[in-house]
Amino acid sequence: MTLHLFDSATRRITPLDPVVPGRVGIYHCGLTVQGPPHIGHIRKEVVFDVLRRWLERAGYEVRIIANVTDIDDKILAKGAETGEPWFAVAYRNERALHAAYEVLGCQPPTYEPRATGHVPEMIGMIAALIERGHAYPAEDGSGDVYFDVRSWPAYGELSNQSVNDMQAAPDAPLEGKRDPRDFALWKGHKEGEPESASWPTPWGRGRPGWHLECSAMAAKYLGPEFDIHGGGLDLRFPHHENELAQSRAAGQPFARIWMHNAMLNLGNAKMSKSVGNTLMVSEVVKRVPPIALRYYLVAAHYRSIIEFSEEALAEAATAFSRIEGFVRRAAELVGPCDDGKIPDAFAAAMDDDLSVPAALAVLQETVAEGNKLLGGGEPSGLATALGAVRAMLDVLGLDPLDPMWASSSTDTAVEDALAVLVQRLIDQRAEARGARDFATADRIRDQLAAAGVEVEDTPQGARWSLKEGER
RNA sequence: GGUGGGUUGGCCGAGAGGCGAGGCAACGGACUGCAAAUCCGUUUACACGGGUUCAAAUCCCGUACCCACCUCCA
Repeated sequence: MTLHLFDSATRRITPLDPVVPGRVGIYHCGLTVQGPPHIGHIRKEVVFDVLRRWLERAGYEVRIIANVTDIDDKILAKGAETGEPWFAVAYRNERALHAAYEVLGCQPPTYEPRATGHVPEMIGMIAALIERGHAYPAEDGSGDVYFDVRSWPAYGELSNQSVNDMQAAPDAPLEGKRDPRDFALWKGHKEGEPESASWPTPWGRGRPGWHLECSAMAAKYLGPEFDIHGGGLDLRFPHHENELAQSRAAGQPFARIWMHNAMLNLGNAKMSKSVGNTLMVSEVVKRVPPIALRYYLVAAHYRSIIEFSEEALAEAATAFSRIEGFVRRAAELVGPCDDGKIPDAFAAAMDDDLSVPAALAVLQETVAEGNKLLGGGEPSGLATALGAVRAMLDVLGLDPLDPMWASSSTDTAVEDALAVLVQRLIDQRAEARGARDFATADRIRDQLAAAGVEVEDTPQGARWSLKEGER
């Protein structure tokens, strides 16, 4: 079976049929870097990271382009408000975004083009659209250039809307527009805006409109037609609709499949800066290990809304620790087993529109079987189970043994010293237990627990681990 | 006003006409010196009202509530 995805444009499950066999080109909308990323933003990132890992498992060569839109009204406003240069605001948030990718185990995209670095490509596209009669410089001399929605009969095809039924923008003065739905490809420079935020064009100085950067950069790095275009569901209209219209109007077939992830809600509303109900990635990973946060975000189907709750997050952390516990205990007995085979049922679930919940059921059943073998002491079966579990976890970016999860603050010298000291206490406890001096044995265990070290007895002797959680 | 999506057991979360996904929690049992971990077992479902069908959580009609988009948004 090949991967099938739900295409939001046709609202059908569609088989992936790459433009170039063996290669998949994906564009997904990164971030307009007006603030640091919250966990809703990173959900999108995790979804596309899983897609990428699954495609690479299947042997595809994957090229992922994710934009950084580093100029827009809000970035300029924020700079004006804090007195910082606008580009400093954008860059700071871009770095926070990269830190969030990394802490959640998302592989970086193949390339992350910035809007401000692609003005010539945008100018070329605007010129082509004017030439073809689908765009026009504003008639009020503002230097704006608009896309002419009425000149493109297919407008609305992505979000299944008709221009005539759309609610008119509440206050929007028509400015130089022919139709209120026309959107800015290019915005003329305004009084008071920094000179550094404008570029020369045949239509005067100005800066990019919101949607054009994605059309221009997708074409540059993926070609006029590519396989998958993704992003959050809230981008479907107007952002993706406008991208599609301008690219097609410029003569490019554009994306074959549109893939949109559902939102992450908090308090019955989409997590967003304007509502103020945001949870920053950097904050949440202080409460729960990053890998557990990733598990929480991955575990629901990508097209289902996640209603965020602390309880559900904590539950996800517990559920994941069961999986992680198996992996660690099994690896101690039979070695890493990092070349395992993915069970067919798991693959079938993933091929069916990335049905991670069904795939996780397979994973958890394999863990349960593996746990039975752990007790039974049958190394070859255990190795097979561990290999399968690690292979499945790797697809989801959740393999706890992957070096990417090694804490960056870990100092190996400190760790070695700790291991020696803990082992000494564990040896003393074993001695006490051997002498049936359980009072002493329990006192040692309590002392270790008080220091955050958990001890458990297994047929192979005591093993220890650091308690997770509050850090 | 227009366009979509949703409402499943104590909780999370799949499924989409027959056969009770899976996890968390709870309870009972096994193992253990006691624990922990693990295993075995048990319990509670498909918003409401109609309809179609031999059979509906799943299809149709209606009602209620929730979410998203049509304005910046992952």
